[in-house]
Amino acid sequence: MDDASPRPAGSPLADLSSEEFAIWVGFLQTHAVLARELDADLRAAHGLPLTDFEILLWLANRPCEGMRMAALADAVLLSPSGLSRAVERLETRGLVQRIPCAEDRRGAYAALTESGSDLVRTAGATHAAGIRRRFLNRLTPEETRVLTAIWDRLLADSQQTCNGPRLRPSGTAEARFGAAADTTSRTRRNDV
Amino acid sequence: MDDASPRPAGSPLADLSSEEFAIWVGFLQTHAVLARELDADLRAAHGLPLTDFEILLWLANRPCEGMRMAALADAVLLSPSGLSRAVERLETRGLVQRIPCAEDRRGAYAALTESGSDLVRTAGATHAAGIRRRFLNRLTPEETRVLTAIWDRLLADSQQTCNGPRLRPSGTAEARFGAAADTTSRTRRNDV
DNA sequence: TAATGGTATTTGCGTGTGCATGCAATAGAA
DNA sequence: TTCTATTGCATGCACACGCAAATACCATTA
Repeated sequence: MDDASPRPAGSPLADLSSEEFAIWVGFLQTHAVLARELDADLRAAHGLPLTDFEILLWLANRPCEGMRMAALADAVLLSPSGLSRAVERLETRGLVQRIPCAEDRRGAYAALTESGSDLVRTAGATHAAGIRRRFLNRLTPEETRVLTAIWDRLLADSQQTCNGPRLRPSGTAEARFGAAADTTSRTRRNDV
Repeated sequence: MDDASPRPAGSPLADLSSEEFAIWVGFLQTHAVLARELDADLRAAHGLPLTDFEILLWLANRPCEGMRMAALADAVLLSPSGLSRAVERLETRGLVQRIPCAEDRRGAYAALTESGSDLVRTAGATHAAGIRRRFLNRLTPEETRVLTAIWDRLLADSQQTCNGPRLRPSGTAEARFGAAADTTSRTRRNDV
């Protein structure tokens, strides 16, 4: 180590105690590390970035009908334009197909193709193993309970308590995943 | 809700139990939500993106001498090129100055200017308040203990256990922050 | 000293993303 | 019906980022 003390008095974040600060930084760094590693895993094994995999993963839950573009954008926390291009990428790779929406001819569904279905299955094994190895296996049962409670609480009322944009529908993480197909609420945005 | 069950049997991540899956998704979504919200806070209040603020924050710990570019890149998890341009941005805004390194004339220090120091102080108050309000205040003491333990464990041995790239130096989050000034190890990368 | 190899940083280029905008389609009111 | 407002998605543009190559500078060896 060197002479630099971690957060000298007078640090811009001096409002936070050392422990508080450590929790926040740890959260950020843990996420950064895990996301990078898992992304690298998927790219190496299947040439598939994590973001693209997550799109396929959501679609895999609705094999037949697919998902509306806006709902999918909400699901993967991407802007509509970002999703539009992502689906375009996946479409040129033959993993996803756009299906025009009969009920509303402005709209479109994104659905897995056969090969997309295959890829998400094999890549899913890689990904699940990575999540286990790098994250889940290192948690005690007690810790998993605590984490579940924290995520649910923070995500559930992120909109009421924080006057901010309503980012995700409420509910447990389990319920949130897979529940966005019909709630086509355009409420997520990076708005300032 | 609709007909779509969250993760039907046969889901690509069926290797993971529902609870396991929920923990992982909750982690991702919580991070995404908080990062977006805090970024929006900083942009709205000070026109400063979160990434840029983090650079200033690290520099604020070494007010006089500044930090070497490579060390700073390691600290904020940016590639050398990414950091080079980020510092360039901040330099044109007058928040940071590059100081050529006397001992090694290839190198350069980045250091806060007067106005950069002012901005990081006021922005730090905003940021600390946001972290408190959106995150820390919603954790019980028990939960903060658990989180600290988890982050330390995962970050400490992310390199040994996971044969992956060594992403950050070991130690507590507190120690990690502020300790990277001299360890100019170029070890972080998005490598495939 | 000259040659060689390594290191710190910057720059060229490709890619992914968001915002603003445009187009087509729907919904509702007159 | 027709006019207006809104919605779903795609596209132009700008920007941030990473990788690879270039540049400038050590450091070691002969």
